[in-house]
Amino acid sequence: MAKAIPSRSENYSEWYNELIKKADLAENSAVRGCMVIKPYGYSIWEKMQRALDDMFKETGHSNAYFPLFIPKSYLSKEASHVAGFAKECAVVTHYRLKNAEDGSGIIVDPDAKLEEELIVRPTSETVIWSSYKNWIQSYRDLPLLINQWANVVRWEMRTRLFLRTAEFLWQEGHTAHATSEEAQAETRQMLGVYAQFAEEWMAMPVVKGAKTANERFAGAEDTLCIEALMQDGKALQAGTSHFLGQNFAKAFEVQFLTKQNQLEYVWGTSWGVSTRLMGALIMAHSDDDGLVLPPKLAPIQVVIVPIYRTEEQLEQLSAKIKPLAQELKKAGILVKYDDSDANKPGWKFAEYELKGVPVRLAMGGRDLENGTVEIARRDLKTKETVPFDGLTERIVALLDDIQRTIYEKAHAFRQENTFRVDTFEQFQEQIEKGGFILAHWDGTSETEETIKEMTKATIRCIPFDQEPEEGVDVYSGKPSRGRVVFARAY
RNA sequence: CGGGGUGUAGCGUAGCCCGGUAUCGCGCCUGCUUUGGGAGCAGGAGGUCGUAGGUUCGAAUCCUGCCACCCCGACCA
Repeated sequence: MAKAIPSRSENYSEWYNELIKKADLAENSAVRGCMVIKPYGYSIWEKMQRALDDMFKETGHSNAYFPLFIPKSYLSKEASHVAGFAKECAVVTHYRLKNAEDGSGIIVDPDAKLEEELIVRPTSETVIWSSYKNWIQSYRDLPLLINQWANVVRWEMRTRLFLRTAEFLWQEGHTAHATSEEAQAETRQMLGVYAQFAEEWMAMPVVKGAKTANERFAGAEDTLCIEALMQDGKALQAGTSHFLGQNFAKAFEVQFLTKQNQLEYVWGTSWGVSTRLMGALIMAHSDDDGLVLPPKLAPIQVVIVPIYRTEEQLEQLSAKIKPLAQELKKAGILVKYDDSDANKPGWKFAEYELKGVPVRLAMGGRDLENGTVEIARRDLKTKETVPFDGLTERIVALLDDIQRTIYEKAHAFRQENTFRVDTFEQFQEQIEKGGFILAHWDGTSETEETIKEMTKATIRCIPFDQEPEEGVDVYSGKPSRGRVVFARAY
């Protein structure tokens, strides 16, 4: 049997692209830099959306929707914000087409030039804060806790399926608060929600921490993030949560009256995760046989494949399998009975492995005679023959076990690939091998920049749960009060 | 935007250096045998060789322009 996809160890990029194609997740569009998410890929994203949305609701947030277009003047109101995004904006300049005089086709009508250009949102802070100005008058209007599910456009030079595309789907939360402390607590809380989602749903361990000033979101006072380690040893920023201070409130004149009748600017946060999480999910768990999905996010959790020669045998099998499928559904399990005659069992086995279906049941004549079924788990690639009776309980427990095992495997991988490094020679040597490097940093942008230029490694974050430790910067030798996470990143 | 590469059937490719009307595999269709790890055999359908021009008796092949895509940098969720 030929390998369906290239090996991870030989060419990680090629493996990643082929896996996405073979698992039917997405493809590059002919539209520049854009991606088509195919139905199977989208069904995974939908499960992510639903879980995240529930978590946002539980923490008191409401969904709303704001315009796709941002007048150019809005974007320029917050100086560092516009500086950060100016180089990657798509701009609408005209509102009409017409037939060319010479019959050569459709052209942009030069008479239909917009007085003020519209920017296709790269993020929605500006357009949302322009609304908040009208929504917030009093301390009674606060906190304002809004989330938006939307698409945004960033004109990237080079794109990569799910990780970086010109247009992407995401969720952006935008909140306003009466005090700095409350806004900072919100920033922390939402980072916690992201970390919980990554670990409990995606089975992907993450490091929580703060970005350095260099890596901070344009317009934020503080940027918190979760960072995950991919199987090729590179880091992936999986989510960010920003404390905006009063920057946007001041830019958009959003003030409120306190209980003491004082006029004050509100404090803001914003936070987001995107379809990039799909890329993270793929790179965190998958192997050379295809996708490995944590049961909680698998659109199909159990697939049942009948093995038969004749129509009569298929009918006999279906008579046992269909009630079983019903029983599994009642237990809340997403089950698919693939009795299609288009492909043979071996083909189906390989296909569902590519798609990451956590559990496969196979039943044939032998099983009918013995009252058994073959049960295979995707994560460990093991299979065993078990009694047909009591299957539902067994599968419920198995799905839990797979969810946990996948997490533990990813966690062990990260432990094995996290290194404490104290000399720059070690640093340079280790960075070539990949992984997270815990090293002392003197806190200056200059050192951070120099290390980046020399090694392509960036400070992924200043981790929260780190014992304070006196030391000296791995490059400059200047004093440091703690280690930060360095890595090469996507 | 720099550097490199590739465009040949639905997909992946050979042929190009050295010009003579396109190779192979997957997939698809038909039939028979198969079905517990991506089936076998036989037959069949499918191609403006990215595009526009040039050289030539003759161009997938040589020359020029254009377009698209991929990889490596800079930029970034």
